[in-house]
Amino acid sequence: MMGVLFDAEYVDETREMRLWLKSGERVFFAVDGSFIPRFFVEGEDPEKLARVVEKIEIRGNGRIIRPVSVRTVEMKRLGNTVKVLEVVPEQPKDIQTLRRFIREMPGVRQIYNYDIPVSKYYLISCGLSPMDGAEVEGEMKGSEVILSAPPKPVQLTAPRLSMMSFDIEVYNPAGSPRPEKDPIMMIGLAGDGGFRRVLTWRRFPTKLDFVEVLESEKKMIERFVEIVRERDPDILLGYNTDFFDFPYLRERARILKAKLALGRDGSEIVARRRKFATATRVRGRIHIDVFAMVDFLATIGSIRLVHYTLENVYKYLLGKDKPDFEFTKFVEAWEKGGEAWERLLVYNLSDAVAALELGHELLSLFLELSKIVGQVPFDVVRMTPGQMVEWLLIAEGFRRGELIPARPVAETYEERLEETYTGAYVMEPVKGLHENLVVFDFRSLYPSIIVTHNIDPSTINCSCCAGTGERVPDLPYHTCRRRRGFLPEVVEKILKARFDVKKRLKDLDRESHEYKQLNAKQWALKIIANSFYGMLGYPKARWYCKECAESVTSFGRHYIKWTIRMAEEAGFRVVYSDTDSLHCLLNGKSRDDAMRFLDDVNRRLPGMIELELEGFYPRAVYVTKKRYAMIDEEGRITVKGLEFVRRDWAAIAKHTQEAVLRALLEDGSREKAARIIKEIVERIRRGEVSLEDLVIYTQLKMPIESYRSIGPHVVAAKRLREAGREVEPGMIIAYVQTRGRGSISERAYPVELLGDREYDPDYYINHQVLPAVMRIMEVLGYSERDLTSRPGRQRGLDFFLQ
DNA sequence: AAATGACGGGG
DNA sequence: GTGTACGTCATTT
Repeated sequence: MMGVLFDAEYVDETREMRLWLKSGERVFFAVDGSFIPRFFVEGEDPEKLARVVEKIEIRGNGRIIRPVSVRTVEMKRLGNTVKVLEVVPEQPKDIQTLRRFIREMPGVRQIYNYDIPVSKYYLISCGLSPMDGAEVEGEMKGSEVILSAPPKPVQLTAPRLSMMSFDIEVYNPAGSPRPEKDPIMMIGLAGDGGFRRVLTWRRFPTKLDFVEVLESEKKMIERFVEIVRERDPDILLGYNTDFFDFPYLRERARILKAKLALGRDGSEIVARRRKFATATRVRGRIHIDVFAMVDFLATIGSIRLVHYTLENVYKYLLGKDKPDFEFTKFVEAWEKGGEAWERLLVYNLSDAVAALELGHELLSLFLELSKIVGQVPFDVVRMTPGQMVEWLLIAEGFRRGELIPARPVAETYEERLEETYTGAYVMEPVKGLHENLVVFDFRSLYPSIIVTHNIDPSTINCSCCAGTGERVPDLPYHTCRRRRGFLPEVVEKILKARFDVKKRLKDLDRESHEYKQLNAKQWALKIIANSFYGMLGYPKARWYCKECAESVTSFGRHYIKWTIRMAEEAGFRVVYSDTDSLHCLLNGKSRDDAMRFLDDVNRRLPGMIELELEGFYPRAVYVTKKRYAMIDEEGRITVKGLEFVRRDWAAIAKHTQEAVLRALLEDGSREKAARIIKEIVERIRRGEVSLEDLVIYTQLKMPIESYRSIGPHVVAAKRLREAGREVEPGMIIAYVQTRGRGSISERAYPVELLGDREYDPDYYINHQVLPAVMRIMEVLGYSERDLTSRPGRQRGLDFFLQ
C-alpha cells in the first residue's frame, strides 16, 4: 500500500511506531513494533571496549538491562573515518540507562546518537520524508496495517489535506478565566466547504442560524468532539490553541468527565509539554496552532507587527477586518444576553474563520518546510529555524554515515555562552524622519558566504591548508581548499534547489495552484538556507562552531560595507544598514534608477551572493540602531525595537504611541505628533482622562504572601483582600495610580476600591505617556520639557523646527 | 546595583 | 527533543 505520510508518532505504552498516511481520500495508519534505535561509542581501543560493553548488565525495575548487540563499525566524524562501537539496546528506553553507565567506563571518549527521539530516529533511518510518499507492506486490519517490513520512500504527490478550526470563549468574572470554575461559554467551528457553527449552552434567543444550543457545557464539549469526528478533518487548527484553548478544554473536560476523544482512532488528546506551552497531539490529525506559525514568521523577520493578536495578523496577512469584542464585556454578555450576546456569538465564529483562513494561507509553507527538514508537520510548525536546520543536518549526516554530535551538556552550554565574537555590521542611523526610501536586502548573503568560502567545522583552520588556505577577512583564520565541508555541500544543494524552483516559477501563472505550491517551496528553501548561520552561533546547537560563525559575519561585514559604498557612489544616501540590509533615500532618483543599481551590484557580486529589493517606503523614522518604524505603500506600519507598550501599561500610553507613529508616518508631521502629546499631557493634568484609559492590568502570578518584592499590583491585590474580596493567583489586578505620599506601590488602588481618590497626573505623564513616546520624539529634536510645558508659555524647539 | 517580577498569544 | 523560553523593562530592595 502507498500513501503520503503526514504524521508519525512513537507510542510509549505499546512500544510501537505509528505512521499516518493518506492516499486519495483514504486515511490509514501503519504500525511497526520492531524498531530499535542504536547509539555509538567512541573509545581508545574499540575492540577491547566492545568486549567489556557486551557484558554490561544493569539491574533496574525488575529486569536486567543489557545490550542486544555490540559490534565495531566504521563511521565518519566531521568527514574523517573513525572506528566506533555500535550498541543496540533491547528497548528504546534502555538507551539512557546504558549510556549513563558506559559514559563512566575507562577509555570512553564520546557517545553519539543517543539523544534522538525514537519517532524522529525512525523517519531518518527509514529515509522517509513527511508530505512525501511511503510504501508499506503488511497485514491490513480495517484502516490499520501491521508492517512486515520497513516502510520505503516513494515519489507521490500529496493529496489535499482537509482542515477545521475551532475557538473557545470563556467566562472570566475574575479578569482572567480559571479553568477549575469558569465554564466555556461557546465553541466556534469553521471547516472547508463553508461549514460554520457555534455551539453554546446558554438559551438566549437568537436569530443567528449557525448557532446550536446544547443542554449543558458537558453536552457542548461532547457535541464538539462528535462534529470533529463526523467531519473528520486531517488538520485541526486554532489561534494560540497550544497555550490556551486546548489546555482549558482539557481541564474543563476532566472536571465535567467528558472525553476529548478527538483522535482518528478514537483516542483522547495527548498533552506534550515543551517550551512554555503544552503542545497537544491529536492522533491521526495534525493539530496546528496558527500562532506558532505566525510567531515563527515574526522570528525570521517575515512579518513585523506591534502585537500579534489574531485581529492584527488577520488584517496584516489577509487585508481584512474582523469583528472585535472587549474581553471585559464577556461577563455582561453571558449574564444579560441581548445584543452583546449576539455580538459575542458572531465574534466567536469570526475567530474560528480567521484561524481557518490564516491556516490556508500559511500551511503550504510549513508543509514544504516539513518535507525539506524531514520531520512531521506537527513538530515542524513548533520548531525554531535553528532546530529545523539541525534536523535536516541529522538526516543528511545519517545518509553520509556521519556520527551525530550530541546536544551540549549544561557545562558546555555555559562555556559557549561566554564565547563572544564580532557580529554583523550595524550602521548608526541618520536619526529622524525620512521620506522616499528604498530598502535592499541581502537575504542570501550568509548562506552564500558559507558555500563560496567553504565554511564548516571540519574546514575551518584545517591542518592540511595551514598557510595556504583561504583567508578570512580581519581574522587569523583560514578555510580548507582541498576538501569540501558538510555544511557548504548541504547549503549549496538547498540554494541550487531554490534556484531551480525559481526558474520554473517564471513560466507559471501567478494565480495557479502549481505556482503557489512552488513559491512556498522556494520560500521554505530560503528560510532554511538563511538559518544555517544562526545555528552555527547558537550555543545549544549540535554543530555549534564559534570560529565558523565569526568567519561568516566577517565576510558579511566585508560585503555590506562594499555595497554601501556602491550605493553612495550611485547617488543614493544610505541612512541605515543592519547586517544584510540597507535603507537608502532615493535622493531624487527614480525607482528605475534603484532597479538599475540593483542589477549593477548583482553583476559585480561573486557567485551566489545576491542583493534583493525589499521594498519602497514613503516614510520612515529612525531612532537608534535596531529601533525604527516604517510605512509601506499600502499604508502598513512596521515597527522595530520600539514596541514595548504592553498589557501592564495604561491604554493612554498605548494610544499615544500609536497616534504619534501615525502622525509621523501617515502625515509626515512632527508638529502634529508633538501636538498630540501636548494635548494628552494637558488632558491628564486637567483630570480629564477617563478611568478606562488609566487602568493598568497586571497579573497576580503567585499567592500574595509569596512576594519578596511588593510591586503596585501586589499592593492593589492586598487592598482587595482587605476589603473582603477573594484574591488568588492568576487573577488580573486592575489598578490605578493615585495622588498622595509614598512609593508608587503604596499609591496603587484597585479600580473596585478607587472611590473618589484622584489619579496621579505626574505618574501617568512621566511613567506612562512620556516613556512610550520620548525615544521617538527625542530624535526629532524635542525634549520632555518641550512636550510638557503649558501652551503659550514656552515654545521650546518648536519654533526652530517649523 | 542587584534582585524581582511581568510581558507575550488567549479570555 | 524524556523537556520547563527568553530578552526586555519597571520597580523594589
